[in-house]
Amino acid sequence: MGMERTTYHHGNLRQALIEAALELALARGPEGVSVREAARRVGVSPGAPFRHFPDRRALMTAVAQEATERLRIEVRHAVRPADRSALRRLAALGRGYLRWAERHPAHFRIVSARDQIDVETSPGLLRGMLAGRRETEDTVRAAQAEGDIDPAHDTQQLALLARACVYGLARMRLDGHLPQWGVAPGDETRATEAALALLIDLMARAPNAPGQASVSASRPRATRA
Amino acid sequence: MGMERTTYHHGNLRQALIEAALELALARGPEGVSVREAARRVGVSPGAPFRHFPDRRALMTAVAQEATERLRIEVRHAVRPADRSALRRLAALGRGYLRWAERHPAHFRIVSARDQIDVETSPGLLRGMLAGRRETEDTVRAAQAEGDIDPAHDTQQLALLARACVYGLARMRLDGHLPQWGVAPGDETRATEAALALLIDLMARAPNAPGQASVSASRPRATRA
DNA sequence: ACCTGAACACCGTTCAAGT
DNA sequence: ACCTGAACACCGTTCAAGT
Repeated sequence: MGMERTTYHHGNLRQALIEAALELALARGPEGVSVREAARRVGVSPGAPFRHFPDRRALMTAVAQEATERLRIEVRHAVRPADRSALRRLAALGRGYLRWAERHPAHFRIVSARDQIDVETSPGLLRGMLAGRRETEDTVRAAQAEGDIDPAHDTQQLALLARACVYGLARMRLDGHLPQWGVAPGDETRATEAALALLIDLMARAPNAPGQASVSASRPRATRA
Repeated sequence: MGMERTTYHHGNLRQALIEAALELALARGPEGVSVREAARRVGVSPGAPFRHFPDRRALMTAVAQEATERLRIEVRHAVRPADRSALRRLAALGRGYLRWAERHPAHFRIVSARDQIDVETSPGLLRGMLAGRRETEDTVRAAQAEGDIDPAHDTQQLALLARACVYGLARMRLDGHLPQWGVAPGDETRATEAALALLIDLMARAPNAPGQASVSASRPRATRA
């Protein structure tokens, strides 16, 4: 009887709604989330959520922010073991992203569902996304400094290219494009990671100024699959 | 009085509905399309569309097929002027795709809206997508044969990588990710095409077996932006 | 054969009224 | 301050009945 959760209904509806929505997104995809159903699951009337979120988009945006935070944590874990060279960290960064998208498709989808969320209105979301970019760019720059990537290339452009590849691979997998690109069922993880390794490999080859013997020594064996 | 369009209502509802839905998608995005509204615009009762499409997804899939056909036409146009070398054709292919996505965001979104369409049930859609893959792979293979891309790399993997980059760039632009990646407003076209050019440039560098002097001669000046 | 129009079970959102 | 519950204007989908 001594339950302390119930100011009026049960403390903070806001967080409960975010969690309910996240569960719904997990079960039926982002567009399967309905405010009414989230309210129902949390035991509250259909109008109640609108006291905490101006509209459905705001709820979805809050869910996306939570998902982004979990992404950052998971990707950071993937990178740690491979910090011998910046180029390898870059590869690990990409693999971490791919694996997160694979393991949490609902989170990935909601984070990239431009039509369901409002990135601009969420400082937390923006911060998380900028952190991802900063980490990528810093790693690319370090790899250039270490001589593994041609310093003549623009760092920002390399980072954008890397992200586009990884994001594209993750989306192609999720959007079911891979079968049409010759990837056998069950082979998606290997194929997408091989494509990423190929990109890293291409980035590592042929610096503009020849004579950097250290490059091939630290070049990862990327296309071993 | 002598109008010949009206077997019962006006000939073929099916095509009229597809066009109405396409217009709706253009105006309010794929998920802004409602079967009822399409029926209304075409002057027919809410239940009528279900005589031609089993459900909303089927209508959206038909719209996606129409959009894919237009994509193929537009991309083919982009390629023709640049057929001097296979590597340049590959770049043109990518640019054509990017430009199509830029000019017809609604078409691009509906074609890649896995949650709104059913690719497997549409032979026409599947055919269009496979044609896109075949063209990419053939061009990569030709570039390898011409010595512009290292023949040691797997053709399918190169093609997948190229598509992932281009698809990823197009989606990042549409999903509003570019501002967070250091791309100034108005600079999206230049930035995405530069990233694509960078990829082509990376692909063109450093064949495994050295001593192919012809390579640098036919290598496009990719990163001139 | 093809369409109507009413019906059903849902939505998001608003707003008076309650506590 | 926060929630209820009825209301409004929408959905997708079904199905008898019409032509």
